[in-house]
Amino acid sequence: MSLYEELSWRGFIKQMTHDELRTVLDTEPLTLYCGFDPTAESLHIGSLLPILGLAHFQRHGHKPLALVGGGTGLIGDPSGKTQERSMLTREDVERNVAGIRGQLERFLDFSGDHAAVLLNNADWLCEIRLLDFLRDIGKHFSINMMLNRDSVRMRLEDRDHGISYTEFSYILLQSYDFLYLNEKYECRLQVGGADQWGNIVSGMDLARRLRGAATYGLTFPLVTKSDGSKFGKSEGGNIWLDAGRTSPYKFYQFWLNQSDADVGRYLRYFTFLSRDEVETLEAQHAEAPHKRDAQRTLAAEVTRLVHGDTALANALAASQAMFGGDLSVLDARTLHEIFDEMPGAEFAADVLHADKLLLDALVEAGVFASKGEARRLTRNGGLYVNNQRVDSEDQKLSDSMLLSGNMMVIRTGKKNYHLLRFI
RNA sequence: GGUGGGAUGUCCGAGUGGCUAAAGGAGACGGGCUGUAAACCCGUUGGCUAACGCCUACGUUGGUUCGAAUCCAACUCCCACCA
Repeated sequence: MSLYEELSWRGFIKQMTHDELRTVLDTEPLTLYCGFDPTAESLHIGSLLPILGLAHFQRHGHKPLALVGGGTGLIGDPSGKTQERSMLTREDVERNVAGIRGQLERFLDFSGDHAAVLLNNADWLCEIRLLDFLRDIGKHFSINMMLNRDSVRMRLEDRDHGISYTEFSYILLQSYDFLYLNEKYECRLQVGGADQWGNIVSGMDLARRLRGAATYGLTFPLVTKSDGSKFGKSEGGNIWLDAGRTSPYKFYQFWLNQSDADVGRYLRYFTFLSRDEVETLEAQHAEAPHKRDAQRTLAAEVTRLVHGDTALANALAASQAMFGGDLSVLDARTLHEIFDEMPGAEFAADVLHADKLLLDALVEAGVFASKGEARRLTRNGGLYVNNQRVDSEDQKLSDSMLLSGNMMVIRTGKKNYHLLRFI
């Protein structure tokens, strides 16, 4: 299957600057680039689509440049933002760049004859002199055109937020990146999220004017959910690629809980499964949706891709234990492994004999914010100790509630766990 | 600079002297159904209390009153129109 066919059936193509790109992709090896904003120390799953996009290109013989915006991150891209962003300090950006580099390394191959290259635009942007830049680059940008860009116009019309000169200038920097990469790496294609169209086109324009370069641009779609809510958020917030921010268990659960209407699309976007495999899964899923084979596969594949086999195995074991029911059959080590990533608290063992109320202990442990909340939830039948519902607010702590001698698994609602240890 | 309007709980929004911890909606959380889904149904949604109740809350600070989110004054911020 050609790269164009591959990207196309997977739904990776939102817009292309040239239709001829369809054939170009399959006839000549290209160097292409995609940028990642260092807005946090970790990428989140919103960046997964462009990352996998780069990986598909590489698998078909193209050379990907993964660019971390250590320079542009100091300015802030106004694209798609409704208000001015608070500026990150240099230290923040450097730390974020380091974190993101490490993550990108997982997905691309840095050896071979079309090895990926990891770049940081701070390396060249920080060297530029203002007057040179204004004369050489700024001269090619028309304010009239820039004012017409959606991202700028939206902000100009909104008198509450406005846009600063700093962010207004952003597009010049990203355009310069493309020019630079075209010159140094013969980069001829820039890809990115749907919101990057304006920046991409603008960079191509600059490369054409200054170097006479013929270049291409391609954007990926915005990942949407069928119910209209925002993709990539769960109860707690963002789903991060960093295991320290979003545990592999939570990560696995996030994918497992995707709706029927979306799962087929996500299998195409976020896994490397072949067309046959995806279509077979979809057929099975249509047949027996309650089995959720499509979701299970999606969750397993993406978790393995991002966190590796071991983490996946643990996430699976934890999922089984937590939704399987009986916790008393598990040994201490398994309990520790599974609940290690859950929030927890420790108590001295003698509180078990001090006639202490369970609810008081849970407030102390941070499971509940107040005793009122604890009572409320208990009344509604939402509190479980070791997966057994607690039906009295007056329940006292006792050692009959312990698992493996010193642990207690607290569950609130359907799937929020805390582990208490008594030592 | 002038004139008018506004600031209420997580958000939106009603309330213009006691019946208001504050209608209604959204969101969130819990329960039920189910497939750890969607839809739907039920419940909860300031703190302490087993409960009576007490405390804290309606932009800020004072005042009037037996009693104020509600009336008055000053201040802060926002919005609209005019210059």
